[in-house]
Amino acid sequence: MARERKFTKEDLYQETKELLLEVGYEGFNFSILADNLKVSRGAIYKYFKNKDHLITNYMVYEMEKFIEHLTYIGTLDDFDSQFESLLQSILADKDNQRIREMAIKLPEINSKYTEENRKRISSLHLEMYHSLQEFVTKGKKQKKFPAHLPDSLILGFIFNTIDLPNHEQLPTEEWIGHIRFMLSHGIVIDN
Amino acid sequence: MARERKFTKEDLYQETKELLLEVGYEGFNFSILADNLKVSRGAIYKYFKNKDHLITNYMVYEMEKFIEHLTYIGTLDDFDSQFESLLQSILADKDNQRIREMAIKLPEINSKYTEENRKRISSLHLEMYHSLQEFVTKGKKQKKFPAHLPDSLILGFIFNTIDLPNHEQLPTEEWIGHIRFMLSHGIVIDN
DNA sequence: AACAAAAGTGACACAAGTGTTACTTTGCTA
DNA sequence: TAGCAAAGTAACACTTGTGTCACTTTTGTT
Repeated sequence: MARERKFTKEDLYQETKELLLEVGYEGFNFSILADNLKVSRGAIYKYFKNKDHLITNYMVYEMEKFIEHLTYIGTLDDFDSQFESLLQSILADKDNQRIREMAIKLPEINSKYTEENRKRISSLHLEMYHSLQEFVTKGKKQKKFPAHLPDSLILGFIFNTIDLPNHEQLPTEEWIGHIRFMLSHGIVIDN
Repeated sequence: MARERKFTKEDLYQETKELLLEVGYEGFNFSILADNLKVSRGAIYKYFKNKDHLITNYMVYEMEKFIEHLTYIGTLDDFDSQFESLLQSILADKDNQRIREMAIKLPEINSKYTEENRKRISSLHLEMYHSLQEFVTKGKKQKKFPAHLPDSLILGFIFNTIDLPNHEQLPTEEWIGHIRFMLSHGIVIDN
């Protein structure tokens, strides 16, 4: 019925992700995106109304994937495998974590095309948070996490620490060992 | 000899800082800057060749202030007061910390006007790092930090943890207590 | 072969940011 | 008070990004 597409939605999302990480939200535009996809700018407008529409759509997609994974983690029954699985998945894809962070602090856009996506992102963010909070609550109940620390702080601490850049290019195993150590014991030695 | 200036270099830097934090490097431009200073765009060109020239100049200024402070911390003789002082100063001005992070991963600019500043920023960054590394070394010698962790990781961990956002708006004292706890002991309870 | 329908293109008009310059304003000073 | 020098302005030409639309291309269907 129609001619073959030169790029799939996944191509579009993949390129969007790379550009967002490279040049940031403000630096992103349809010209470089079209160039990278080797397609004319106009073609992209066939699928998305504008840059905000595309980006918010992509972010919804990205967050839904993560929530799916969190749901899977939720089905693991013991806390230790949950923690392990969470560590692994965030370490395995720090880029996605950075995208999710961008999604949370998206600049204000007042457009009829993005309103729906923005609402969805807010709601997905809440869903993500609740899922993670459940995990923390479980950890506190099993006396794995200190009960006196606020949940949000424990979560922030975990995500932040996992996201530390490996500037010295240590071998992955060693790196993960260090991250695990700091998460578990901090860095100050008691006397 | 000349007419009175409508804005000082400090006004310019202050506004630049706020805008950088608000809209990021890519979103920053001379139009909004001029508007915020209630001055015409052309006036700013009297002092800086372009946005990169201004931003890199401002960053040099910001980093020099911080290094001055690090030097002061270096003069404190016992490790605990050094640590305390470092915590306090970063907690007191997270915004400056974010600016310094931006300075480190500045996008490539190939302009004759910014080259000098970029070199200076690199060199200041190195200076900052060495100063902090000395502090870590001292901590390791005094058995305050685990010797098996790389210096860069210890520093990254400290800066990252201090920079956790206080989303729940906890009172400062309580907040600092929690940060200190996590830095010291991590969050996993040993059995 | 003729066509329908979706995909893609390129040009246009417009908006926003950049850098320069001729000009005006202000305040000191000779 | 004449005049100079620095500060500031506003308009111009240019570049880059935005959104649209008439048009062409490709491919399956009748």
